Amino acid sequence: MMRSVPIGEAARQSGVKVPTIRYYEHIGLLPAPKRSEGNRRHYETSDLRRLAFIRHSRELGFDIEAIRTLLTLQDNPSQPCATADTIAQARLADVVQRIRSLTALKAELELMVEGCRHGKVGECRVIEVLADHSQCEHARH
Amino acid sequence: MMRSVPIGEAARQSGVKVPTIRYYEHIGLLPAPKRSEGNRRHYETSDLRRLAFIRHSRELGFDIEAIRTLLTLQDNPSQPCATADTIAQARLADVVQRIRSLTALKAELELMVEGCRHGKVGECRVIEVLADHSQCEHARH
DNA sequence: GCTTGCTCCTCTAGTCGCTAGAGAATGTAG
DNA sequence: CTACATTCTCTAGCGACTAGAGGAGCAAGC
Repeated sequence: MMRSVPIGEAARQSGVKVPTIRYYEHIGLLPAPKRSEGNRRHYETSDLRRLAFIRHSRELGFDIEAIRTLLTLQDNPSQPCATADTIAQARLADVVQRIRSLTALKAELELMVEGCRHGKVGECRVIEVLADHSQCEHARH
Repeated sequence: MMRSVPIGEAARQSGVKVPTIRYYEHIGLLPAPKRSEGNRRHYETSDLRRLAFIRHSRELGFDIEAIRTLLTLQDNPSQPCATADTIAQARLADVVQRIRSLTALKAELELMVEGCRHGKVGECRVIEVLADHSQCEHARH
């Protein structure tokens, strides 16, 4: 079993890019790992787990501050998980809201694109709608 | 009829904030308007129309470069509108993709939140799922 | 005239979450 | 021993604003 891996291998295993790993260390999200004689970072399994946690959280759209809190919670398993739940619920509400507004946008854009007769700009529905918001009545944004 | 309005009024009418209007001027998206004796900007109706166009485009999620192109097209009504159509279609494709990925996220987050038994962090489904990506099998992200 | 309070001016720096690049050192394969 | 890859630190840039400092202009009330 390999005890620790250099940053490039950590990047490969976690799917987080090398400069991003260093960035996470810099902002204190990931603890500074031990260094080799030649001053290179070497990551233990626990670091890789933490990195995977961060990556998954980022994929789910949590911001750095939320992840910082979630990591602190993970480090203290005996605490109540209300905070974690609240953070996840807030993120869910945000996602739901975003889907709603993007769905309205989609309808708007479809109308624009369908309405385009592929002629001159002067008669182009795309430009026309952009210039006149009141032409989007059915979807408020 | 009022010939021209100061920046605050332009902001009110367009829904674009004052510093943002100045920013748009700075990056060359909005032409520099005439100034009063006391060096204040005064906007004509044509500027307000352009500002509305920009605002609506931003609401629909077009980036500044796309808007720059769209505005140039609007200024040249005799050109074919293929470019405008392409830009709108690209934006639509992007929106559709985003909705797809957010919908997957939503499912993931719902599972997490529903699974939380509101006990201790050590048994919290939210934290658990974040730590172990393989627990999200049904929705790839 | 004078003061109060609002609007406006320019300029710089900060936000978020990275990403890119310079320039140097270290490690590894042939 | 020589390539070449990987790593190091550090600074600057991205997009689209936003915030704040420090000062000037302007309209209304006294």
